[in-house]
Amino acid sequence: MGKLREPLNDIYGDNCALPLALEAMGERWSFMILRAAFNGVHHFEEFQQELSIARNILSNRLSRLVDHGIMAREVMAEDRRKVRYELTQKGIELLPAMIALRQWGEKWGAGVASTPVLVDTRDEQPIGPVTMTAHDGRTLTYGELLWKHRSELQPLGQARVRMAPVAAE
Amino acid sequence: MGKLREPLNDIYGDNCALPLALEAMGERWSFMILRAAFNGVHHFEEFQQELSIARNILSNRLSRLVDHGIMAREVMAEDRRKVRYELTQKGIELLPAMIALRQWGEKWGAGVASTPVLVDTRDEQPIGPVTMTAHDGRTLTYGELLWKHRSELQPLGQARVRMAPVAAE
DNA sequence: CGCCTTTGGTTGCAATTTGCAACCCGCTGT
DNA sequence: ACAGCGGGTTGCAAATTGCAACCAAAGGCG
Repeated sequence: MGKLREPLNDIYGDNCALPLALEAMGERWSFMILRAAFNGVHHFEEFQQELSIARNILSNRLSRLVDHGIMAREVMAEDRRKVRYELTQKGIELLPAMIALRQWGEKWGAGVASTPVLVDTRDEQPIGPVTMTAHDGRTLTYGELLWKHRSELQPLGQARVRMAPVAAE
Repeated sequence: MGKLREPLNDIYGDNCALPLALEAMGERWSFMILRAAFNGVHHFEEFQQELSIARNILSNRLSRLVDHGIMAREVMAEDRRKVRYELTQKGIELLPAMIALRQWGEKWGAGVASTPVLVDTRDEQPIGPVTMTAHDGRTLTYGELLWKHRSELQPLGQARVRMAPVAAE
């Protein structure tokens, strides 16, 4: 493979984790494959039909996702022709990013109603927006945020605030 | 331009907003440009130096972002050589998606510490993880979620729950 | 066992995109 | 008038994408 398209994390490496994430997911199809996977798609032909993606590209992308540890590839025992692609924990944790993107698309695209919908098991109501939270769990709006250089961070004041159960998995 | 790379939303259109979002942001550089913009970068040369991106590509990407209403392009009055690129509200609202991606990269990349850091103006502490919330504002974990087809949604029960101040802007 | 089918890929090739470098052009400052 | 800056465009080579055809290891079956 090439050196023309130099990996983003080679360029920006230690400065920011975004390029690193993009190296794995920053392609047109990666999120679509992820979405299909979340929707219960597990096999090559299923992905191919769901997404109308070229077979060689699909092959390439699945390999890449596997290489990045986002999906796991397993040859099935009972029928060794079949290969099962499954999201790993690392892949599952891309859900907030994917949903955030989807919600943004819903809000700003001309009234697209995505299906299927993610609902709360408690009451089967659709979930709310993906939000940014403070270290104590409060939901933060853009206006309450500030960029700080890593060097000028406040040391965490003595346990004035207790860490909220800030779930992620 | 071509018909080889058919727009994702042409294919999946009304089914899901994700392809629509990806049509605008699903390229290697888009999120990097967005990141720079959030970091206060406004001018062509600044982007170019920050990102080490080829000038023609940068030009193309900025145009695309402007076309999609994510950034606004304004020729500056006091020096008509200069052009100022600014995030629109639509662009600003990509922040949760970008942060989610970055946090994912931080968690799963080999200990990359992103700079600058987004902090809560209240106490200048770094923000917590981007989370999915229920319609009532509760933070949801992956295990509390379920995919439902749009047709089998529960009608919202009589005001048993009050809508939480589910901030977004 | 031979032969067909399914599954998950490769391969060959043309069209498109990316990236580097050089060039361009309308301001501004002097 | 003229050098230099800001923000691009252009030409070309290398890489990626996509279509369509081909391939091959299992399984099914008469």
